[in-house]
Amino acid sequence: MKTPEEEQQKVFRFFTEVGIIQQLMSTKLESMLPGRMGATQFGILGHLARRPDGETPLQLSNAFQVPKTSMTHMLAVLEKLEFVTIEPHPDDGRSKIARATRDGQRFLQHCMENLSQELAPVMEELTAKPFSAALPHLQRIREVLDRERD
Amino acid sequence: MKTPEEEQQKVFRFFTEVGIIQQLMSTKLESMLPGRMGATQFGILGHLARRPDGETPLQLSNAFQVPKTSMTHMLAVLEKLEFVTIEPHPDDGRSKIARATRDGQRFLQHCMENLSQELAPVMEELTAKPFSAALPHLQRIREVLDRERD
DNA sequence: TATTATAAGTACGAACTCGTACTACATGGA
DNA sequence: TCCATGTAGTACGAGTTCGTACTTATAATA
Repeated sequence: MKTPEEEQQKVFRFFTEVGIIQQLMSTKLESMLPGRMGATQFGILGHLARRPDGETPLQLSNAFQVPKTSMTHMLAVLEKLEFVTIEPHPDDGRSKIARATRDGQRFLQHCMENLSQELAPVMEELTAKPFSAALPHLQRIREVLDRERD
Repeated sequence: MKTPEEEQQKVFRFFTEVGIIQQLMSTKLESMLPGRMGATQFGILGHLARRPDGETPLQLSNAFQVPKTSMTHMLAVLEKLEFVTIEPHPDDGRSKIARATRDGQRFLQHCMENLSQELAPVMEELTAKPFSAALPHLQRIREVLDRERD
């Protein structure tokens, strides 16, 4: 059994490691993205690609926990790249709907493949094991953090 | 045994979860930080607090994987808040040394306590277990990613 | 129905990020 | 010693993030 201090320490180290991994991965990802497209934009595209009916900007800003005013800008960039379309919402005159275009999906696919290539040496060394082992814990932690936010 | 596709999928899901957790935590952290001080600045302060001899801006930008030009700005902000001092390097006229001030350390301590308070309900539900369980895998993954970067 | 309150999205501005290009210093060789 | 080359940090500018305040549309209440 551990003392509360040791447990506290582990939790902080956990968040530190999460932060570093995220930083390393998004740097790697962004280095293969066009212009100044960031990891979050890429995430948005992936999110939309899995939802043929699209989502409203507000749903997206909730899903990615960014201010809606940031989402406006990100979607405008993705629209200019022709990776998403933005149309008025049929049932609500205030709202809009963003959808991934065919181009966007192709681009996403292409990036995923590149990323796999980039990660090949890492995967060879690690195998998928530590990822599989950590994943359920991460999902559990994320669920609770997500639910617990005000 | 799994197919390569399933493993691939798990790895991507892993990175997705890491990204979301990081986003949730830094949003929570930043909401209790003054002005526009971000999670990375907070990380820098913590890093310096553990190193009484301080570090150079370049060491910091390597440690946090941000461009050195960004580090210049972040340190300037921390200096204006009087959380760090920036002095010329004694052995190298081109370089500088950043150190955490007493104020900075107090502030850090204060934030850590607040954060623990904020996380109390989460910890009660989860206990430290999933964090402990995931930590060694995260460390291993981080080490390899870190080593493998060009 | 008229009125008020609430919600979705955006214009705007201030602060931040980061790539390029520069300055000042250091270092290794001739 | 002098010079070529490399390195630490920064000025600058383009593009991004996000808080505030606004516009327009919906929902709730009288």
